[in-house]
Amino acid sequence: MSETIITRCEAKGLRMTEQRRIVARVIGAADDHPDVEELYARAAAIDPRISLATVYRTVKLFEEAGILEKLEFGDGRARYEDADRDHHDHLIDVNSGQVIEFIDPDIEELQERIAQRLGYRLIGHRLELLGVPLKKA
Amino acid sequence: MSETIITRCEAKGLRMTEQRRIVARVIGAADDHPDVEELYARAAAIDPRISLATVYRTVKLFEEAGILEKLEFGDGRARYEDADRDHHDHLIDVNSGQVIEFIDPDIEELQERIAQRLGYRLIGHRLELLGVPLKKA
DNA sequence: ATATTTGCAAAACATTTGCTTAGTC
DNA sequence: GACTAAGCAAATGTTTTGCAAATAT
Repeated sequence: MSETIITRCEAKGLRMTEQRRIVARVIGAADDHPDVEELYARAAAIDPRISLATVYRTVKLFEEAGILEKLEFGDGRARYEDADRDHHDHLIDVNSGQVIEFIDPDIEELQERIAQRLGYRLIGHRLELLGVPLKKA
Repeated sequence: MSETIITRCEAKGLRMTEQRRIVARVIGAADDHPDVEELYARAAAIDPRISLATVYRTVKLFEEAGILEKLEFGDGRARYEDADRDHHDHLIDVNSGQVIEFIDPDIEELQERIAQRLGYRLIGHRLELLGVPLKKA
């Protein structure tokens, strides 16, 4: 549970460079959904010896290792979050790009049921929000 | 129900050029989920007097008019479908990009409920499928 | 020591845009 | 005939890549 991203990288035998450690730390510390450019900004603030290309390479590597999950919200920029967090879903304001997380027990059941009916395995879930400003009605 | 895309464009007062008519026809005839480049290919096969830029401008125009719905499957290419079709959801193979459509009455109820709980209005819905080849288990 | 990773700049990709010409109402 | 749309090519924004220099094991 309190296994850090870095720990899991090492467990998978990934060669851990200073840059990768920083990217791992930044993502682990984030409680929002920064895109890659933003990850780069936060990483460069810690240590300027890092390039945008490396951040891209690193998140892709971590994703392929199953350590991060790639989120595509349809705004043209990918976001990444720790794949090991408790399961949750995302609600997105398709205009502002704002994201809120939520959990609903019925979604889990629904996923199971639909997957079974169609004969597929489901991962991930996304609900889109139109137009309305992101504050409770 | 059998109102064509072209009819709805005219009803909205859109200036209908030959290019727009062709794009409308191509989308109306598609029973898959072609991306914009593919729409362009199909349109150009009917009449080569059309450019990719125009297809982009046209689908954006139609979307803003509420005639088409933009689908973003996270593969970096947008797809468009007739917004007036019966409601349905999409199941995507996140590796191959293959899309299948399905309907589940409980999703409708779930959307309502979650939206109400969170105080938002929901539109659209997406379930992602991992890795598994797209044939029934 | 040697294989991998980095940084940089250039390439690649989907999409948008400026401007001139052509077409619609 | 006035105003909007199309075509082309160049610009844009995000992500990827080639290659020489740096770094990890």
